[in-house]
Amino acid sequence: MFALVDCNSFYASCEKIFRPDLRNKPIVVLSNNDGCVIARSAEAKKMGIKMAQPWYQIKSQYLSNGGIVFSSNYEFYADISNRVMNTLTELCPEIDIYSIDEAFLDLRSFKRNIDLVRFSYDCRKRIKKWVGVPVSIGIAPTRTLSKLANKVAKDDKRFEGVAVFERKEITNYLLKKTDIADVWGIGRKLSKRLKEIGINNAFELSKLNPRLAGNNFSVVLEKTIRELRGEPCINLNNINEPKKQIVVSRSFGRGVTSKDILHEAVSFHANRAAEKLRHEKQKCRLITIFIRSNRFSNRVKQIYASKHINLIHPTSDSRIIVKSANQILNMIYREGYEYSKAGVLLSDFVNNFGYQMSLFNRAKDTASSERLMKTVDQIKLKEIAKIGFGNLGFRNTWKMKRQMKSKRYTTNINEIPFVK
DNA sequence: TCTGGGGTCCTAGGACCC
DNA sequence: TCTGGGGTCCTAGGACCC
Repeated sequence: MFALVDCNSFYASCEKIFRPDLRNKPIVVLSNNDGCVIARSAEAKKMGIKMAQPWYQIKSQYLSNGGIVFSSNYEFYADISNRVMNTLTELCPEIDIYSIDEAFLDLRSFKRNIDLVRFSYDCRKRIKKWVGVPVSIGIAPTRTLSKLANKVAKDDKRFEGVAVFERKEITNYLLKKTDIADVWGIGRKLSKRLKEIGINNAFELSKLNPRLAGNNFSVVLEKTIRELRGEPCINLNNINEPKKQIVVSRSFGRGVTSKDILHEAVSFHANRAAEKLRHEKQKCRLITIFIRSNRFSNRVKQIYASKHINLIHPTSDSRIIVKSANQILNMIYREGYEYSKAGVLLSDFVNNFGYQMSLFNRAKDTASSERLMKTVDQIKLKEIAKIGFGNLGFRNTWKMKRQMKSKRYTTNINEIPFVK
């Protein structure tokens, strides 16, 4: 059996932890740039606020109805997430952290006669008490089914946050009530194609021949079908697997036409990407840059430009990464367009230890680069000074809006909560 | 005026090899 | 006029996820 533990309205629940005055208030949390809604408390959902809805469309009505809004505060959410995951790890060491707010527990090593419902309620209670966020738990023979069980636990009040799919009849009954678009792994395209051939709910999907479906669609669908039938075949097991790519990208606060400002943004993202890369203890061989116009706008001429370069030898040196990023920008920039987003993507990683050096790469240079980068990272970490490479600029015209951010209650000593 | 950001995995097709 | 067959590796792009 597998359990999926998922925090309810995670970001919104985080915002409530240190604000008891918000207990029963509608709360939404916005994406970067205060662009659209990415989390809603139960009260906000009741008001009809939709996921990913653009903020400007609902702002005035939502606020006049007493709604509360926050810009996203990832430093805070990441810290709360760690606390949730640490608590879970104590309860079940076989854990796959799947995203910031959910984790799979592999219960196959548990004793056979353990009361899973009881275990789940204990889990829930402990996380609520120790960390302060509510979670829902779904348990089933496969990960895909545990996802569905979790959804039932969340949506159907009778389950009180815990659903265990054990009996076949109950599972089938619920599968029949589940639209295929709600099945993990079935997205927009697949659900459209499946509905065209008359497959509408999860039960019908589970009755398809897995191998045939695999040949006609993809192995992903084949695995999903097998999982719906109770045969575990999706393995995560990526607990300590290193990342394969690092992306840093942002939309600008407003449209940008100036090449200079694009250079600032690209330098800024490249700096950040290099930091993340060093934090992962990896080096990259491939740097990709992209710039694009606002794809929602029919006012501006559309453009998407991207290009990558291979490095002669792997690096995590900010100077090289920033310089290469700006070289690419020079190659892809075209005048006469209004850009709304830029991004830096690092990939093709090698481990810091034991990789092939190029013929012309001198060990001495590598050592001095690593010392310099280490120093830079320390200066930043200890907030001794602001430091970075390339033309980072002072204008900040492209930086994002984030006007309603809460405090870093748990990670900054100057912002800890006060009790008066 | 204002529509997120960061990931993974799979596949088709090209390049290349014998 | 007639121009093989089978394999690997790599990459860009699509689909999906939260």
